[in-house]
Amino acid sequence: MSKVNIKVLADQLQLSVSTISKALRDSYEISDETKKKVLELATRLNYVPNPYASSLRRKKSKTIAVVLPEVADNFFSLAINGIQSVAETKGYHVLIYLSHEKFANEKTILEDCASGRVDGVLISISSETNSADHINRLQGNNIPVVFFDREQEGIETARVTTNDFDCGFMAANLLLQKGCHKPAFVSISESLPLLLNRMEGFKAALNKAGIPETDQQIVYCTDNDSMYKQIKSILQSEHRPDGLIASVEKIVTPVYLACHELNIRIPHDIKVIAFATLDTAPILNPPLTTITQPAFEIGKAAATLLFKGIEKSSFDLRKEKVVIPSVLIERESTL
Amino acid sequence: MSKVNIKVLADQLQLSVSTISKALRDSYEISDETKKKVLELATRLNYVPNPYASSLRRKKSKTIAVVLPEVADNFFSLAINGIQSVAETKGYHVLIYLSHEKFANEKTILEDCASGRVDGVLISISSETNSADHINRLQGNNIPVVFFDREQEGIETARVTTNDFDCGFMAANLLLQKGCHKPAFVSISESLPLLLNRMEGFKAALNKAGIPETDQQIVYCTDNDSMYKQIKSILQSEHRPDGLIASVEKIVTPVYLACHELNIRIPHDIKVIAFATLDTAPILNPPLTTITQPAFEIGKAAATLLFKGIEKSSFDLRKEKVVIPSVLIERESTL
DNA sequence: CAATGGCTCGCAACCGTTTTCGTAAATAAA
DNA sequence: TTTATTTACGAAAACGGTTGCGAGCCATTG
Repeated sequence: MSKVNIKVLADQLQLSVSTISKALRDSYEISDETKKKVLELATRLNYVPNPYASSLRRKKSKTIAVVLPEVADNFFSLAINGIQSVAETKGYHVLIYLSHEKFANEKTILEDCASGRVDGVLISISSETNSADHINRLQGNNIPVVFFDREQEGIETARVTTNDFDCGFMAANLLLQKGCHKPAFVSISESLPLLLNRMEGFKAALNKAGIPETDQQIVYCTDNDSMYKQIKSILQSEHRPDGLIASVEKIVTPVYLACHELNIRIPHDIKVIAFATLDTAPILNPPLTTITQPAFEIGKAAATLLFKGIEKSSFDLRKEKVVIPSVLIERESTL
Repeated sequence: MSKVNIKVLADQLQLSVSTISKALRDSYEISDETKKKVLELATRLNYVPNPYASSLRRKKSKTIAVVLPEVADNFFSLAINGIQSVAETKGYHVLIYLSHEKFANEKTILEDCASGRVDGVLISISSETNSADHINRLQGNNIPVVFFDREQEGIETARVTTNDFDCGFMAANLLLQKGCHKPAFVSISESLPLLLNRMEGFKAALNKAGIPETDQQIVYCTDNDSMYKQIKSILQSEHRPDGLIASVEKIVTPVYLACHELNIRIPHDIKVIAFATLDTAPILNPPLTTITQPAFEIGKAAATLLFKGIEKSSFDLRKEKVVIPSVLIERESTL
């Protein structure tokens, strides 16, 4: 902890503490001459103001929280970059919390956020979350909340997402168009709106094409560890799908590995398309058709919105909804 | 900001502020009966202590900073997970800063860290950094610093790295063993110790094998945007390498793409090995031989060390040095 | 010359918690 | 009963900045 504080400066310059403070904040009450002297001494002594004292008095922390389910996914890495890029320009600090997909963790984290530690919260909810109380409480404490990527229904606040339904639709359509008759949708949660939206899009496309419900396979791989095994068993089942949509990035590797092991050829025997931001997609074997989320942009937009809510309390976040479309990039896995 | 503070509790219970504070901290001075009443009211009113007031008074923030060059890389995602996992158990908060590989940014960030905002700093230095003053200043302020992954010479503090020299050596050896005569090492910085170590290992192996300096190609792709073009020109040069070591993960995709475009077959025409934590490595075309850094473990070890330094000032961080070995996984790209 | 007003600066309260120290009451020891 | 000792709590001073207000000083104006 730095031992040079405002009082030290004041003593050395024979000025009062308040004068120093005002000089440092460039107040009009202080003469240019004094300001210069203060600044000079401050930099010479390496003075750095104590953020906690300041936050306590001003009731602003200049800090935001980012609550994520995990950062293993490429998507969140990029989103963090986007968030950070705007936080930087605003002079804000960024606290990162991980819920590990657990509702209980998420709740604890948000309780802490209600303490005044942060001025706002960006959150992508855990797959377990189905309540909204913990989030409403934040709002009750006048702490703006913005959802990004994964949203939660039943809460009135800003959200930044991508066009998940449309992309689910597009993905399914592509498979159909390429000749698939029994496409499968592989999901990891039965409750996450994000996945439900993608799935609804998938089903809508199949319905439109007149494919009976019985041939509309929705498969859940809820467990991270046994994902490979689960996928293998899907691929070995008697009604093996001839097309597959990986609803999230981490499904891709197990799928490719399982196909390889089972001698199922992509795209000949099964066509694959994935929701992913993998930059290795073009060099996979075969190159993977992806629906790429604009992760960086989503993070950036969410942060921008949050700061609007923080900076002007008149700004009503509750009605804000930004949708940034993903892009479908066709590659050989759906040839 | 929560409006219910200690004073509110005190008024409601007809007790003094200090009694409440002590009760909440479970002090022996307070009777069990009173404690229970206080606790009950606190939870009923959703009281959350103001962290800034507490930090100000106690002179510790229960927060650490993690300073990274960028999070686009998979390595840092995993490292953050490792760090977070131990911070969580210790009840610490994690601030993330990005230097974007710029020394100036890094300096600014560390100056801020000297304010008492954090109790310790984990840092992976930017590729531009070649000075140590800004880090020494932190130490001067009694803020423990631990390097991870990327270290900086000339500073006495703890560091957690992987065995970069050995891995460079191993990588080169593997290429030689597989029949390469003109292996190239692709780097992104001429100053980062991490990359220098890997390169030195590379050179050592080649020297040992009696390969003349002229056939020891070290190539630098310093610019992120033109990487693809640079790599292509390497592959088109007259002394085209027959083996290639990607010193960092982000080199992989451009290399594969360039080879594909130029009809250079991996591993037939050129063997490729990469320092990477990509989990898509086994499904690339061809599957990529990697040297995988134990990113999670490095983050975890670094954080553990940092907390040792934070919690007991008697613990001397300066001599600590942890090396967690990477693992070489052979795949078809070096067949 | 007195009054007015603009410039600078200092005083002191305040932000919410922690912690030292003092003290009254209750209990134990003498 | 008197004297220690413990128990349970309160008063007040920190922690380091911020900020409203008052005050002294000089210059301008009527």
